[in-house]
Amino acid sequence: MENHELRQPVQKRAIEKKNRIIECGFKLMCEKGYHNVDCIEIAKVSDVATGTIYQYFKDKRDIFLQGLQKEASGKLFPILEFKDKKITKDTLYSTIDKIITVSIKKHTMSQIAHEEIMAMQHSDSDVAKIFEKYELEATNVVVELFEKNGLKLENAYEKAHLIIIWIDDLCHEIVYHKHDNINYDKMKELVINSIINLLK
Amino acid sequence: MENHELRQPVQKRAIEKKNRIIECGFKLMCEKGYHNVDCIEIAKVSDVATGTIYQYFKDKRDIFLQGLQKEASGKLFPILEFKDKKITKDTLYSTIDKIITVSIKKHTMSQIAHEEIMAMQHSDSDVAKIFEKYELEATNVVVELFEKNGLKLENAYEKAHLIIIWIDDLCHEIVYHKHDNINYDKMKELVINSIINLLK
Amino acid sequence: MENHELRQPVQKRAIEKKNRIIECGFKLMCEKGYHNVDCIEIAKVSDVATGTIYQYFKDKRDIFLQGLQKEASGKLFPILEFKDKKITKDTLYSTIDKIITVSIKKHTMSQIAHEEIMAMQHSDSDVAKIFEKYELEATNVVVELFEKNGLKLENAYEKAHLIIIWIDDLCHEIVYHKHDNINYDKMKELVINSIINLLK
Amino acid sequence: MENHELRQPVQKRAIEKKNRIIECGFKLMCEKGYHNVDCIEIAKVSDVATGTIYQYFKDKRDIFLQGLQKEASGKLFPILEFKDKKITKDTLYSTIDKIITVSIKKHTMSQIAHEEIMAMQHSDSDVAKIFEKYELEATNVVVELFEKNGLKLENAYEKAHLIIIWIDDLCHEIVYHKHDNINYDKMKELVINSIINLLK
DNA sequence: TATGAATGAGTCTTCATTCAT
DNA sequence: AATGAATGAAGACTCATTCAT
Repeated sequence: MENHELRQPVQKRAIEKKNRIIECGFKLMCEKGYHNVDCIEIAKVSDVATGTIYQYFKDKRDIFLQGLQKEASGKLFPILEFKDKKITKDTLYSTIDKIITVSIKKHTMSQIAHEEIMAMQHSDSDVAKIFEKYELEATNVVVELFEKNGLKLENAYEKAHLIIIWIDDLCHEIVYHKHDNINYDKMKELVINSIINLLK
Repeated sequence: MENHELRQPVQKRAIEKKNRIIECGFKLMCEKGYHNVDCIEIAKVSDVATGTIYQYFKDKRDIFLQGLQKEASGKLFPILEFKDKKITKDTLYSTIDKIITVSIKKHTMSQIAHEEIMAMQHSDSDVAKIFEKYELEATNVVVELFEKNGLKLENAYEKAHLIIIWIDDLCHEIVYHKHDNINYDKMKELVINSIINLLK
Repeated sequence: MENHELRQPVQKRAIEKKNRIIECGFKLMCEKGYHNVDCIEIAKVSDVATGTIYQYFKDKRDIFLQGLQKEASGKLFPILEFKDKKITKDTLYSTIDKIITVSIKKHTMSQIAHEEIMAMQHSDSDVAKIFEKYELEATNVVVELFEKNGLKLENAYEKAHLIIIWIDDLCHEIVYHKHDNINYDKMKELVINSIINLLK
Repeated sequence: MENHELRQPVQKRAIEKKNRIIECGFKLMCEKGYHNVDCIEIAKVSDVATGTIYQYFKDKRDIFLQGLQKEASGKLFPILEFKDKKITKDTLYSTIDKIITVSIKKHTMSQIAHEEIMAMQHSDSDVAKIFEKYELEATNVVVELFEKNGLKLENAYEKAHLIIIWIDDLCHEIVYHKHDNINYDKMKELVINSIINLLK
């Protein structure tokens, strides 16, 4: 009944083990939905014993939370990678295009995660907090990105936020490709032009 | 053993009862998340016995599905209400503004529903099917809407789809209002102008 | 909460209704097993409302019990029909053959009933009592039958009982016909001859 | 969600536990009837948690099925034990007598089991399959038994089958001893003589 | 009398978490 | 530190029985 402290892994192998649990566990949860994955599966896929999970994590939710912290920035907000990119007017279209291409690559996983996370925000304020933190960070990065490149940006935060959302949604549409009557290349073109328009 | 067919309520009181289960059940599921509501709670809130639920619904999931069918189109795609609206160039901005206002109202009522449903698409193909059906319908309505009003629309479906998504996202942002450094009125203005731009 | 008395049907239509419930209910229980039939099915097949059942029967078990009383003698012990048959040495074989033929006809239903009843005896002493009563009666009938026909029968009750059992089992084998390597006509012949032997 | 495979116990204690569940569970089901035992009771009597049952068994029915496989052959067909017995004409009567004695002993332990199983055959084809398998095996053993001992057996399978059934029924009668007017020793004598007659 | 919708106690089954090894 | 068998509370669902109409 004693309240065991969570162990902080120090040995290299132990650290690897913890990371594997976060990676595999968070991936599974994002792919299948939090409630559709059980701890036995996480343990199996992570190649650890079920008991080991509870040495590093308080509970199942803790895996998700730590996964969110660790994996989310790269996967949920790939735009962060473009932090230090140089942009000119001539390269604007192609840069946005590139951002979209990278985002799509990350997206297959991230969109489900995204929705799962959105849904979880309401029952779990910790999830909400972490997600907002990254969202804010991404907005800031975009603002800085365009400032650094000398782009005049009235209402910079509003625009940055919209850009992030629009790219994210576009990726979602392209990745899921649900509607046969929609030309997704054309849609991408429309989005890029709308973004450029926003930046004028 | 006997595979009892689900009862189709005919009496007024029975119909009310079934509707109450859909309403209360779907509402609860949307508010708290599908997995955070159990059938006992649904029964209690709907003021019926647990057994009664299973007279009208195959299982818990069936309540969600029927709720989705019955409640969702209005809540998820309020744009459908504007089907027969007259628009001119002069009223374009204000019409879009009105659509956004209505959408926000609906969104406020069903924010979580929206995300819960989005999240469930991936683990439940029936949910996905229903959602896609409404999405398609909404796109068609928007296309018709602008056609009827003589707006020239190359790539009509792509644009209609983007408009729906952008409005939806905007509403989401406004309703959640998470970031203090963002002026959501300005953001709305930007979105409306982007939409108008798209229609040029 | 009042303990309603069971109604004794007096009107012709009501009597028919009660009989229909016994017949259909008992038949279903014997065919599918007591626990694999529910009251809604019994009501449906009997073409009455579920509530009606409880006007004439204390509970589900009561239907079975009354079915046993009413249907059992004919179906479980078809030999009773041969009570007043004339037999001579010359007609002995053919009479037994006839008994077997009739028994087989009744058997499709009765064997499952038989086993269900046997199984229920242990958890239900009323079932046991009724069954034993009929078993005894059948034995007595067989004893009388052979006595009346002047057949010398030392250990008459033992033999009568064996005859009943053997015929019953034979019917079961023939009706179920499970084993391809067994010639059931030959088996019947063997049984008849064994019975005749027993009577010598 | 995950379809966890059933665990195959390897540790001694786990094997004991699984066996205890089969033994206690099957015993209870046989004694009280399949439907009159619930998993909580099985768990309690087996001295395990309810969850443990589902580590080794797919469901409640699976306990019964495995019990049938493991426990039943000996109990339902004790004749199998006499596989390698030597018999001569002189020992024929006493051998059959011995078979009956052993069968009665086993029968006493498993009377209800027997009937429960018989009754379940009709609603459960897996039970039927297992039962038929043993029935066939028993028939083959009897055929071999008499062949090995040089007994001429026309219609060997039919006779073997009858012998098995007759012994089984006799045991049943003796164990239940329901009818006061029947001399069960005499009945046994009659059966043995009928069997010997069959073998002539 | 008859109806059949409604009831809710009773079951089976799952799965996050613990703990003896 | 690690294991994975064991736990049991919690949840979905069934069905004999009741009762308002």
